[in-house]
Amino acid sequence: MRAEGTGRQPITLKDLAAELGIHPSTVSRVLHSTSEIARGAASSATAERVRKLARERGYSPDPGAASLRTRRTKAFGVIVPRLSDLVLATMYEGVEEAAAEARYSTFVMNSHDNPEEQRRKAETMLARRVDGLILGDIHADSELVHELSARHIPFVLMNRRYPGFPSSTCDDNLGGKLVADHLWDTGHRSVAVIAGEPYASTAVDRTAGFRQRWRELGGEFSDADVVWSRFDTEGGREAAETLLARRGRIPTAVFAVNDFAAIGAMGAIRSHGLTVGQDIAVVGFNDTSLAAQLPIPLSSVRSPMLEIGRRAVELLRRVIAGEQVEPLRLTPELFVRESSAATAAVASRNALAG
Amino acid sequence: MRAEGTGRQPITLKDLAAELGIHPSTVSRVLHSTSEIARGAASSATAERVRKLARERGYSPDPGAASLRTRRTKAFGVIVPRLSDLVLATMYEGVEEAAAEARYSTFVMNSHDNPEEQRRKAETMLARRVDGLILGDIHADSELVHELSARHIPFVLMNRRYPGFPSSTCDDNLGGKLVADHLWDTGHRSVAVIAGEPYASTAVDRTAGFRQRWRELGGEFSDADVVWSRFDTEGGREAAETLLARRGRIPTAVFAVNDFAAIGAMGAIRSHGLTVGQDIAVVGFNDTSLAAQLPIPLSSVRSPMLEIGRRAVELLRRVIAGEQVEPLRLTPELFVRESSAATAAVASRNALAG
DNA sequence: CGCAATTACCCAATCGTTTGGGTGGCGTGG
DNA sequence: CCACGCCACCCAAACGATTGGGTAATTGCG
Repeated sequence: MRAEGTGRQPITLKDLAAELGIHPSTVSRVLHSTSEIARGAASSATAERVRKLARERGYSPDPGAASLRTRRTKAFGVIVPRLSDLVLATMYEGVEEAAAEARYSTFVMNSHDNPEEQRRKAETMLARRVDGLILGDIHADSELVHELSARHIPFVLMNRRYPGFPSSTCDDNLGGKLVADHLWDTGHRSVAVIAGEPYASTAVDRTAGFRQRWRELGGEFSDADVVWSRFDTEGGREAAETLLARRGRIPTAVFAVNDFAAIGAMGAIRSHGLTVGQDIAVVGFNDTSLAAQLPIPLSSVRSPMLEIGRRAVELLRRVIAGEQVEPLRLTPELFVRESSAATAAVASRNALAG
Repeated sequence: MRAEGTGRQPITLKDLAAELGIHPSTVSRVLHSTSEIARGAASSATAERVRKLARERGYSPDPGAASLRTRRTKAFGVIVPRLSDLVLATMYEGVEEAAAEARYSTFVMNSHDNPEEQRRKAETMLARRVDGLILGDIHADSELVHELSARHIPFVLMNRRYPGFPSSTCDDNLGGKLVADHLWDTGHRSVAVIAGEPYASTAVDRTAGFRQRWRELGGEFSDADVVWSRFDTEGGREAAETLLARRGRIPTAVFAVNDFAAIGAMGAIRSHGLTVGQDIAVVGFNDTSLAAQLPIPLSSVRSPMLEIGRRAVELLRRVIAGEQVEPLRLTPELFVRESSAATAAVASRNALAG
């Protein structure tokens, strides 16, 4: 494949040109162009010789040199709250795939959902002269989007949306509705939402969708039935503790807007001597690979995480091309499992017994 | 902070020089050098003027241009099996942190533990002219390490080790021993290991450490007590099913070399009507943030994942500097929780009753 | 056979930085 | 008063690829 062998330094265009006795620019045109520009640059015989030698020598162009000239780096910057969040990591896999297919490289950095760090990382990537940014950590009150926009820097949002800017997200509102339908259909009438961080559109939209549909169905749902929390397991546990401490009005079902929060909630429920799926139904969101495999399999709304990442790349490419692009919301799907399969009739009876 | 304001194109050295009426090279020396070389390049008054203007204009050097000249990109390539593996994602966070502190950028790619893809991604990063590679996905029979070595490409291994090459890992062997001690002390005499993928040194070392200590303690342990598996939840479940299907010799304790495999095993155990921690003890590895928060909190060996990532960067920098570096093994620590806290006396009684 | 068009190239400038090697002018010691 | 040595700069050549603009030589057409 690569036959450099002894080569210390990478091969350059000039090396190839010298060996073939032709001018570097000719080599460049042959190698660089999509057979359109190549025609006219060299005879097909020469073109073949060039390509052959390039292959033999394992030539690969120096991207730094090329981007110096072309003013494009063929690289994107990606910023996420943290890659150790399975959801974002999976989206990033989609980003990487799609970017690679389009011959783009990606830098990724963690902002820890901290606006200042977010801005710092963005500047770092811009200092690297990336051609565009994919932001997976935008807050509802973000100033950064406006700044970047004012500076004409191409970017798209991923996972979380911000009105007026291009984004690739799940239809979180719909996701919340799916859960409301499901819990209503299984007979629940007293429910609560573990809502995640209020600065994330994912959390807000999922909660809003749920609330909206629940009320459409005739259910009661007040602000007191929403507990904001962190997105991780511990956050879910704490939120569930809050719910379980409510005198007299312990819900028969809990919707956590994130699988990890749901797992934490399951832990809290068990600590109180109650059984998930029997005494209290739990539904999560994202359907991460864990959900189906848990000791008590978790019902969850599957969001197309990989696809969200892939589409973010596509959108960004279109933004860079100067197109006007609309926000994209991909359709989620609910998977019902043991954690919420029983009907509420059973659930409430057991809750009384417990 | 950045005061470009209207600036369309980034500011260049030449821009600054023109505005100050001095030569670009002088600007470069002032900005670039660590006050050592700066001395002699310009008067301290000029130096101050330069720095001030650079700050005002929000100058940031073009890394492509700089690396074209210096032959260094100040970038590392990182290859991991998949970032959606929490363990590798966390290590990567450490890498990012440490790299940023040393003013390095990082590219990260997923190889899906596929040797061909691994090689492809490595070539992609080398085409990007990274200064070095951090490989988190090396197999026990890797040819890539030898190739890279022969090509004099600076690299270090992370998470998994390979004898004879620099690596930053957990002392997995010791981790296995800790688990053996713990299970032996709590009275278990019939144990099994869910061992992970045989091509990963992590899996092999943890299993070997366990086996070795178990036998030192006088325990019985044969090859039949080891089940190789994938590292994910589903793999753990399948492996546990295998163990639970063994006629007559169901173990009283299971050591899964990975938390996710452990979670899968917990699921399988529950499916068989047994209770984790009562009927069968389970211990995981890595102590991911999930472990302590699970409905039945999981005992786990904590590996310093963040630190492993940070140290990988440090090692790589030393390799690049031409130092001879030794493999590094960081010390793990066992955290005992409900999943394995009960003594085996209770466990085996219950198992009989069940 | 003459002229134009085409083919198959070459030339040189350019992108932004870095860096080895000058070079005037001033201060100082002998 | 002269020589020497700083000081504080400037100059120019890289690094590797791209690209607008040539230009000889060949071919085509009438």
